[in-house]
Amino acid sequence: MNYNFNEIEAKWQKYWAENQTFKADNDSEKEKFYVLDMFPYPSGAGLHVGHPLGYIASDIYARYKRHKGFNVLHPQGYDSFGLPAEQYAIQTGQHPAITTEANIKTYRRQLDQLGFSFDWSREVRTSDPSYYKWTQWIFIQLFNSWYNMDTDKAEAIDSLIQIFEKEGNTKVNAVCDDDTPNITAELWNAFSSKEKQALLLKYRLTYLADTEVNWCPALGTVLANDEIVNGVSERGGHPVIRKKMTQWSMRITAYAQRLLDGLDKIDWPQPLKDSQTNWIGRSEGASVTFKVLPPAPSIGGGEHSRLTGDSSIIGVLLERAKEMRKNPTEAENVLWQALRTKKLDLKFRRQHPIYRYIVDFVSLEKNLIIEVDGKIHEYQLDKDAQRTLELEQKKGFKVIRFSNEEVLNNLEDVIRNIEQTLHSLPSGEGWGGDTIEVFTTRPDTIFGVSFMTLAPEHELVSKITTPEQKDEVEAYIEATAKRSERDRMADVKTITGAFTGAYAEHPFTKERVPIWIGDYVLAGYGTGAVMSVPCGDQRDYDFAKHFGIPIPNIFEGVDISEEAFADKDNTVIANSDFLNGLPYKKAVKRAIFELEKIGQGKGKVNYRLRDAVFSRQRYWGEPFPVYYDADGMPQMLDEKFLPLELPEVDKYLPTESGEPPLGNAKEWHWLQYGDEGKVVSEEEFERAISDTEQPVLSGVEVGRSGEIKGGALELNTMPGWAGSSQYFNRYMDPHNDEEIFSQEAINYWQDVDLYIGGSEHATGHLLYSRFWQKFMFDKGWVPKDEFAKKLINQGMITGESAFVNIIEGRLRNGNEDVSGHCQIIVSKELYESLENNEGMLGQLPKKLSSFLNERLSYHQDFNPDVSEYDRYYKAFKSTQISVDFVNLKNEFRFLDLIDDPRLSEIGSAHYFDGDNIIPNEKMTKETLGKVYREVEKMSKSKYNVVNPDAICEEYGADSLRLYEMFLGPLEQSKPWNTAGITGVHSFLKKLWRLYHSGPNGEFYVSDAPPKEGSGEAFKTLHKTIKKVEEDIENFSFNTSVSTFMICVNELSAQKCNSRAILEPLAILVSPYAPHIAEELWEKLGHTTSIATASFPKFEEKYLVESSKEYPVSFNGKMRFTLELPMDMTKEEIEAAVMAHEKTQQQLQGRTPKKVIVVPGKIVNIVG
RNA sequence: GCUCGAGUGGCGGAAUUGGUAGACGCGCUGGAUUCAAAAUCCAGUUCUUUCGGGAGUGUGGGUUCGAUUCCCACCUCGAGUACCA
Repeated sequence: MNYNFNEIEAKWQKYWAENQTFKADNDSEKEKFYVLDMFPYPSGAGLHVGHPLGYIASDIYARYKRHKGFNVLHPQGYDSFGLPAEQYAIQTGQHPAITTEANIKTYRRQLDQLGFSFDWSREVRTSDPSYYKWTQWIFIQLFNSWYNMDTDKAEAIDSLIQIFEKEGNTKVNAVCDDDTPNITAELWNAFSSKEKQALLLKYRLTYLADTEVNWCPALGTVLANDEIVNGVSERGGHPVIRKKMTQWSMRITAYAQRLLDGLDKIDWPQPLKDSQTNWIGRSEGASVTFKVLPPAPSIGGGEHSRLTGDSSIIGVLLERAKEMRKNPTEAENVLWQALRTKKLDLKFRRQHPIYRYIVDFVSLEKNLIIEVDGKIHEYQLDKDAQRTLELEQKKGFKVIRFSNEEVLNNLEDVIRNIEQTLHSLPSGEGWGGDTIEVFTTRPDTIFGVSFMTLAPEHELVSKITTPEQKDEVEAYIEATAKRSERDRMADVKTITGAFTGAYAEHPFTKERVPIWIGDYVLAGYGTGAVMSVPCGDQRDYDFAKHFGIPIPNIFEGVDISEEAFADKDNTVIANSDFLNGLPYKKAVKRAIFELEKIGQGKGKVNYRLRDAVFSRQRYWGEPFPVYYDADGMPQMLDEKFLPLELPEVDKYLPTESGEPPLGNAKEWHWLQYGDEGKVVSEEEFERAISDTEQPVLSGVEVGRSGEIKGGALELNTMPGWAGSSQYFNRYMDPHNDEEIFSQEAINYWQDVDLYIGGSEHATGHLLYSRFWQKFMFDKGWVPKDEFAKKLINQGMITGESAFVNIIEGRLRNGNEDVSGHCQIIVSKELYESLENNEGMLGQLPKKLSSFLNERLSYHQDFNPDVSEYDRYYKAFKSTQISVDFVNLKNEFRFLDLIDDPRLSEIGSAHYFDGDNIIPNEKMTKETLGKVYREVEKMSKSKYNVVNPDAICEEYGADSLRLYEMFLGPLEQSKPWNTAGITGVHSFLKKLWRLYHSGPNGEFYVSDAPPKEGSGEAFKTLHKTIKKVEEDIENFSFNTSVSTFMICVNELSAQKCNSRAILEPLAILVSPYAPHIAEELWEKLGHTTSIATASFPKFEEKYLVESSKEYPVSFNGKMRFTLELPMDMTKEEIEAAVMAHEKTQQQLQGRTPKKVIVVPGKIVNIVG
């Protein structure tokens, strides 16, 4: 009976599906084991042979663990939201859901045909509303949480509100936005609901914020950095500008330290951990505050030289301010007199321009603004709130408001209130000017500071720039704004910058330090400002050299005339007052101590990690469960209304006004009465809120008892990583509609034991998932704060692209250069032996040159306009020839290529086989040419994709599985070579034959034990058990395939047909080649699946040897072997070896200096 | 530039705590079988050689009785990252 793999594989795939063989039970006495593959995106191209590599490995492990008696969870599903389906929708109008569904079908068919032991009853899809319901739910939980640094975990936002109500926000140790103002409890309690919401957004773990993005107006979308080339969009070449957009962000930075610390607890590949460490980018140092010196009186001068107003409209503002000062309201006048006389020890200015506004009263020293609101303000509460928000958030002022009545009737209370507020503001030791905060990892070099550099975007730049420097600075800012971030990064060498004209004061020496701007300082890192120490930092050094800034040396015995000295280990500080003579570490400590003493700095840890932008201007993603209320503040939908389903749209492009695609939805407003809520059109929403009649919702009349809520729904959708950041937990209880997962399920399965996937997810999915897991852990919903104990990155399988080399005859006349329509395919060797890739025909081998000469002259005869042209040749490499045209011997049929428009020229070329030229017109269908291979990434665009379907058809899934493992170590990248699969395929045939030793190849096993004298069979078996078990535990799957081959080769040689050997062997093979194993298992008489048969037990006794073939080495080189009994002593072995004739022959009469004998291992003779 | 990883036959790769380098497979060569082909089986296959042997794991050095394995320096390739103060 032949090994009919197609039949066998179809049979068992059907059996597994019908019997739900791999369905995992949430309630089991067995120990759990969770094996997971990284969530696949079902792409339209389907699988190529590189994709299943990780799935095969994880499947082998999962099957092995089942044999070992574990309850194995091995689920699979689809990360089915994503860009390709949306791009396709934009091009064709086909709904992404339809594309996705079709792709999943192909994907599933391909997975099924490989015989994976997935529990498909647990399948999830991120684009399925019943799944993204829980993605939205987590978003809401994050929104309702803040990070308490004292307890070092996320807590409910309610607890923060309670703190605010009691003591304001000055004492709470929370992670929040940098520009969060200080407030007192009184102020908090006096806040409008909108102001409260605005403040809370600065604390929530997911929040709305203005983020700078690359906006392409022509395409109507935000572009990622790698979609921009030379400042224009990669596609279409449209201009791109830096733009602030309001986006949802995730406060992952709150978890920076824990994400770093957690890496020590998990068994993940070191390179992956390294890139996460690098990405988080922790650096220890100090934050130092520099005071900005007021401009010298000779320059500028006067009250308004400090431009607190927006410079572009300052003229208008000053005009209006004068006007208003002349006509104060009564309340303003009263308060002004009070402020002047009440001795608050503070200078106030009245009707002063700040930013785009004129404020009633301001203390520039304390950054406090006092506003007195007249009647008119009651009608413009919104605008006032906006103004307060801008002044507080963007400009760092504290704003307090009083009504006219309060001032006129209750002046004492108002003054007390002002006093209290002043008290809560940072003192600044009476310093009235601006300060620049910098972060440095080298506080020990503080005496080497000779200038400061701000990022051009730094908000202080416009404020401190002197009128003299204004033009230069503005020109510079404009120039840098035009360059994309990527350009700035790519062009590191060009040194650019501008002097602001302003000076800061050195905290210790009190000397003037000039303030520059330069784009080598990144706005996004640290504070966007640095203290520049040219002697200790190469970038500062280059900048100083370029602009002629002094470079003071503060290192003992170091020459800095050529370059900066950045070595920490050999540092001894000099010329630095109290730091003189100290080494690096001590100097750092001392510097921080001194800075703290004068209140101008403290030790600080800084992270490179940024909060993650969570909004995408896309259609095919999870909608945010968010609407915007009348105040424009975001509100979460109540959990009971989830999922908020993705609306239908007519087109998937941004709207004409530049809104994301969801802006096209006709119904995308939230309307809620009490417990009833619904997505409605804007018109219906407007009608409902203005309608005083009995409301009707969902066709049912509802009472007006509930409050009316709602507003426009969020138009952005969530990014690709949203759906994949908790899917591994959802698999534990995937159909639960009440909770994201039950506590029983999560407490049984706990975490992923083995996670396999590509390394491209190192800083995306794998970092965000860890973040969400820690959040879930903080909230007590999951028992582990790391979701995957062990992770393996499978290597890439590269493709072997096929090329030919071509010599083309050409005709040239001056600048004119035309094809001679004559190409010859030649071997790579010949191509490489050519001295030039272009030249006179005479430089070619005779046969080629005369052939080309003949053809070209023929061509010229028929084309008189080129008859006078010179003949020459060009030699080049072809584009990739689709590997589908190439057979296993690297041959292709010329005439096959003619129909492929991309390759038709090669199809009609001539062929030089090394001896003779075969002219194209003499070729038959069978004429073959040879290609050569080059390893490249396997991809459609390189025409080197090998489809697993064809392999399964020809060799079977078991062969494919074995071969993918056999190629090499799992983690390494390795080239695919289809020719090699015959090796594992014939192994399977040999294995099959081992069980079919009956007449005419009938199935036959003997129940008798292996023949006497051939304990060999047991030895072979147990050797194999031992090795295979070790290999699987070590994820060394390639070596166990070799072991199987050796085992079957040995058993075949022994003509073994004993059940005692062949039955355990079937189980050993089963994780790797499950179909053939099931078939043999059934033939052995079993009625249940082999899947849970217990793994054979290794017994040492079969491996005990009585003798050893000793390698005998001379000076470490093995010269011959000698078989000796195992029980010999060292001395006996030495005697036996020395007595051997070959030993004497090697020594040639010399006496050995030393003889090393390691019993059971080796003998080495020295001398 | 920095970080990490890797260099072994014609090719993929093996060698588990330092102990017979090249397992296993592909390819290639020769043979058997066949009318022939496919398939299958057998033998050989690191290089070199005066057929005794000698050399050999990117290069150079070191530790050791013994190094693909450990240490130092360098070269090459790959991956990630990039003005991070």
